Amino acid sequence: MIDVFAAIADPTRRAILDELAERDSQTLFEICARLTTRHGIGSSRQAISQHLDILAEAGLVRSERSGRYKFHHADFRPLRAVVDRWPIPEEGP
Amino acid sequence: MIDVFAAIADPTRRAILDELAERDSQTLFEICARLTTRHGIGSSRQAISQHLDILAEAGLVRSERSGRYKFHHADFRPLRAVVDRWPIPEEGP
DNA sequence: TTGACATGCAAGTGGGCACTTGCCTAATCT
DNA sequence: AGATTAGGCAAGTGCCCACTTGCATGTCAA
Repeated sequence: MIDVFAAIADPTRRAILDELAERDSQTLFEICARLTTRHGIGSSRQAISQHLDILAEAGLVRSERSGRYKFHHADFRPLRAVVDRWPIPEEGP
Repeated sequence: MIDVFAAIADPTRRAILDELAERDSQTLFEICARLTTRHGIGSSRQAISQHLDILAEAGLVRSERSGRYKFHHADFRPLRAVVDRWPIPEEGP
């Protein structure tokens, strides 16, 4: 099982989460395309696939196969491990 | 400037933040000792010092010199970058 | 059934990061 | 002053991780 903290340490993986937060349930190819056009990330399909595996191991992404497509969803609940660990001050001056 | 996400990716650095959250304003030697005895971390003084540098670059730790001592404080405000980035669900089933 | 499409698997490579090693500076104590 | 204590600097090492490369599997349309 992979660490949630380690999972969000990589900029590309954060961009994947950004993308899935904005538009849930995308395929690998969609994610690749939108990462390229909207986030300026030119990683290969295999690289993104490996990032999705890591995010899945951390519980941040879940996937379901449908025919030859595989749709990926983001699940941000594991991030509570980050929020609940330290006393983060409220917004203020 | 170092990434907040990368700063909290390392288990030893998270333990340092844990320790400073429990007892603020410690010196390097105190941190080393308490990491060893209470967190089971046997890293050297130099290693901890380098970790403190990284935490400082991320804005998570600030330090003030006083004579031959240097006291370190934790500042968890940069963690809002993590909290505010994605919609983290509330506690619940 | 053949070709195109979406994805999976696995070995190999390069660079960065955590850690060590060794020596040095500065402040306090006797 | 000399010894001790707290910390700093910098080069070197080993390992992990992101990424690539090449091929294999499975699905759908014509």
